[in-house]
Amino acid sequence: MRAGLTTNTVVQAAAAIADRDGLGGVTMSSLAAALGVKPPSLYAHVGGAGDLRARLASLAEAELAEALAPAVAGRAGGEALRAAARVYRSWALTHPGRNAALQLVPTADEPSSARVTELLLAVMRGYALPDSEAIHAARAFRAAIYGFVLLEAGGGFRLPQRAEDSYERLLDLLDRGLHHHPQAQPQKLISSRATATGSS
Amino acid sequence: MRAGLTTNTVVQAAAAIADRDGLGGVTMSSLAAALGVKPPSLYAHVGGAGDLRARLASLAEAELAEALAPAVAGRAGGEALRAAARVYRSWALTHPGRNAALQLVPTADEPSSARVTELLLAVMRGYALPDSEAIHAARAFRAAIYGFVLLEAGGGFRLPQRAEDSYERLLDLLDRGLHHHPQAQPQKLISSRATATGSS
DNA sequence: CCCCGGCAACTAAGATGATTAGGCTAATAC
DNA sequence: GTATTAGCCTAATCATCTTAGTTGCCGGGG
Repeated sequence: MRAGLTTNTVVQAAAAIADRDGLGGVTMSSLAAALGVKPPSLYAHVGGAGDLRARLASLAEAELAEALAPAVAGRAGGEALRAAARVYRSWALTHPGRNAALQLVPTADEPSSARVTELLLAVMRGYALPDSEAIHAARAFRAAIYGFVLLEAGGGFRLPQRAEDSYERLLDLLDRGLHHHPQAQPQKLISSRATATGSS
Repeated sequence: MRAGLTTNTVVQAAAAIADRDGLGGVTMSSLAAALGVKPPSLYAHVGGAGDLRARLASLAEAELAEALAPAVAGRAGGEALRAAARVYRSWALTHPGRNAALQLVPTADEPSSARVTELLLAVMRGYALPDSEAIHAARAFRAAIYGFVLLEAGGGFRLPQRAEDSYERLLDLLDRGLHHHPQAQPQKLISSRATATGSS
């Protein structure tokens, strides 16, 4: 009985399990069962459990980039920052397993990772910072929304305040802080392209 | 041969392994070996692998609170914020396994978790925000430094810029954003005590 | 001083997961 | 139609977690 699997099919199925049962629920056994196949058959498509996790990380990063791109396109400054941040949170909460997979180390130099970095730098361009400061700012932005979503998804917020409200305050805070950056340049409309080739 | 183990000994040993080999390196086997004991003996002290991880999470949260308290004491505003943030990053980078364990769900209502929340709220007190805003701000602060350290420890920063510099910019950014908060009250020196009883 | 109860550690054994080796057969190439 | 590839299988090995039942050290009461 040919099940017609491919590497992509397998990794997609793993992502679905991760979103449903958590990253820990992804085992070669559970994955094989979900695909109607015995565990050893998976080794024809992925290198093993470790390779599977690395591919899951790559898939997650790629899907995140896909989700972020349209949010950033055509927006600038605080509008771009808020749109990107909201899209990220929404994606992460609807795909908790994929979001958790972002913490895994992808196999090699990940092109999607560079893409995400470029998108975040594009957001920072709206704040007219020097290039070097933009990189620090992009890291800060990524860290803040990443940490927030991890805490929220992990049940770290136990006071009654709604996480959604806190998130909007966080975005306001970041926006204010970036606007008041001491090195903000009044006009930098046509900034040179960022030369990022990896994660920020 | 009595090895003289206690629950604390066992969890401490697990934390040491986590810091050295990563959270994944903590298994009942490796832990037993490190303690000079056979795996089944551990069940006299911890309930099993799951219980061990929960206790590891509690230990990490408690040690984090221990580390933060002196940094916050006697400081206010940006000084308190920077001191707390630097202590956290330093602790996390020297104890990567314990830091990773913060993501695990502790057994029950964790008193240390409330303690950390209180310390973060104490930092926010220096910015003279209304109580409700202080909670949002504390969440933002925690999320930002937590996310940053996770990204840094996970190798998420691949551009040549030094992570340490980025961290200082993040702290500047947060400090500026909090100072310019629209609801900042000019004087609120003796604010009522926060009533947090759980994580922020 | 000696006995004894409890507890800490053991051995033995079963379950689940990862992985390798080797065989069988369905799809494809010519 | 045959040969070849490749997808899937069974069988078997190893590591880990866990439970059950056993042994023996250690401290307190006689």
